[in-house]
Amino acid sequence: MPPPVSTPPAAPEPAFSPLYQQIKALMLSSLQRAEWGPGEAIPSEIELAARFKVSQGTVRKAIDELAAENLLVRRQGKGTFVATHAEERVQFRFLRLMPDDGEPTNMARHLIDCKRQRAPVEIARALHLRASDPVIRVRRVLSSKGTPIVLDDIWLPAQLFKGLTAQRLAAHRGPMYGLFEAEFGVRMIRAEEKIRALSADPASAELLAVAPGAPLLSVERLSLTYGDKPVELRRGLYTTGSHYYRNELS
Amino acid sequence: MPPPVSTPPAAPEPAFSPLYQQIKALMLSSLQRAEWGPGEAIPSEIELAARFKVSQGTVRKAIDELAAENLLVRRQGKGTFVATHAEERVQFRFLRLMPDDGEPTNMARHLIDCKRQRAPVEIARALHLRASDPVIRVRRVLSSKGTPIVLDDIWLPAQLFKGLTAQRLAAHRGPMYGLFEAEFGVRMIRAEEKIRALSADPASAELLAVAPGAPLLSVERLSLTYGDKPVELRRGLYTTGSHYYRNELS
DNA sequence: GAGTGGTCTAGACCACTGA
DNA sequence: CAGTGGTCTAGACCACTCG
Repeated sequence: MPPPVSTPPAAPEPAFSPLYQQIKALMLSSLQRAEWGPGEAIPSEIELAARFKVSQGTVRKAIDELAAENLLVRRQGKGTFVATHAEERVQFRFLRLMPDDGEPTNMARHLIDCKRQRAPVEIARALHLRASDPVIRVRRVLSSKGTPIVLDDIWLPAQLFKGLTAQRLAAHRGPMYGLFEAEFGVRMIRAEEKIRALSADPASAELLAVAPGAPLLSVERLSLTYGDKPVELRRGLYTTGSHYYRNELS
Repeated sequence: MPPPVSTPPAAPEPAFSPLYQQIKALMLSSLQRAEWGPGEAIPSEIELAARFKVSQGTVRKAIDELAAENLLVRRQGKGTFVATHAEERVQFRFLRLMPDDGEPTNMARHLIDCKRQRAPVEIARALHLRASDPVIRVRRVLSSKGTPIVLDDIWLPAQLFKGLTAQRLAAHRGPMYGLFEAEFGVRMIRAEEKIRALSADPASAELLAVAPGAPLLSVERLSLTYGDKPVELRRGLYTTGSHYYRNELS
């Protein structure tokens, strides 16, 4: 009965916001503040309804949207959980490279180097850093059945990833985003990719064991966390002789 | 041997289906049977609730899912409408090629040819046709500011597209899927794409005005209609010197 | 103002999980 | 069994569109 939250009346355009959107925003901030950590269960719908002084249906709609955005995962009979990158299910959303035949297989990782340096201008701009802010650059090769398939060139704001070293990377099992989330509290929410075809430069060709000039898929990924803050720029070169990048349009 | 009579074969569970899912299935069949045509308004929620003898909330949930799948479009105050490809909004979902700078621009179309022929085996298999079933093959070039960017090679089941000719294609304004929908009652629902990098063969290179061997993006798209029935196989070759294929991961 | 979709509530009941 | 999410209902009211 009591409409709990109101909007400032002075604005000419009050920008009506439904209650469930306000609840969603509150829950989002709980996620961002890590009040609920990755993999943990959040309070039950009834409990949240009581906390926010709204009906269960209203928090339900807020949770529905957060689940649709892959920030939460509902499990009937068990509860609602904060999504985590340390899960089989989640990795597939970001693993777009598929072998021509057969199931996607975990690829062997080979670290080339991991260095701290100053951000080149284009990198700095993409990551919303000041020019020459410190960044960590990671390069690696992914191989399938002994054949190199992917050459990754990864740029991370050093300030967010203090203490990231080659050892930490090499020692870690599981997806890289899982490491980011568990060790640095940086959770990747969504990403934008720009895909091009280009010819292999000599250095990349050698690392990928292809002829110089061979066609490669260039996948430039900008990963974003809460509030659309960029946290990673990754440029992958894929050989597409025996693999393809899959996409679904709907 | 005739199969055993009247015994449900080892179904593990009766597969509980919520009411709103059943309503959704009924509405889906209304869409498939074109009881409601593209662009038209469907009956109001209250009317549908009465027709199906359920509450408004239940049909609402069914509509919600159909809208989430882009089959319906809700417009507050006006009604709920059958999605159509003859809309600005919809085209952008399938237009993944973006210029490096500036907004996406409508590209000029140049038809190369449109021929009826027998389906090669790989095409037939992808389209779920019998080998050597008749297909219509369309080839065209898309240009931006006078520069060829895309070379499309499109295969359509002739049975579904009776009467499709070069003239019809050339005369048509707007998106090709709009033509399919309006003239042939074939509505594309979703599509799967396989993306690779390859070197331009001499013929394609000439049509795209690039050097033979230049790297090109190969985008193989299988378009599906209701019931995941394949209705189009399209192989596009994109030059990515001034454009890129954009993708969003979430 | 009438008609549409959108929000919110309160309550009942169902399906699933795990102790 | 208790506790969770999932479904369904009926009704009230709000926001938007258009004549």
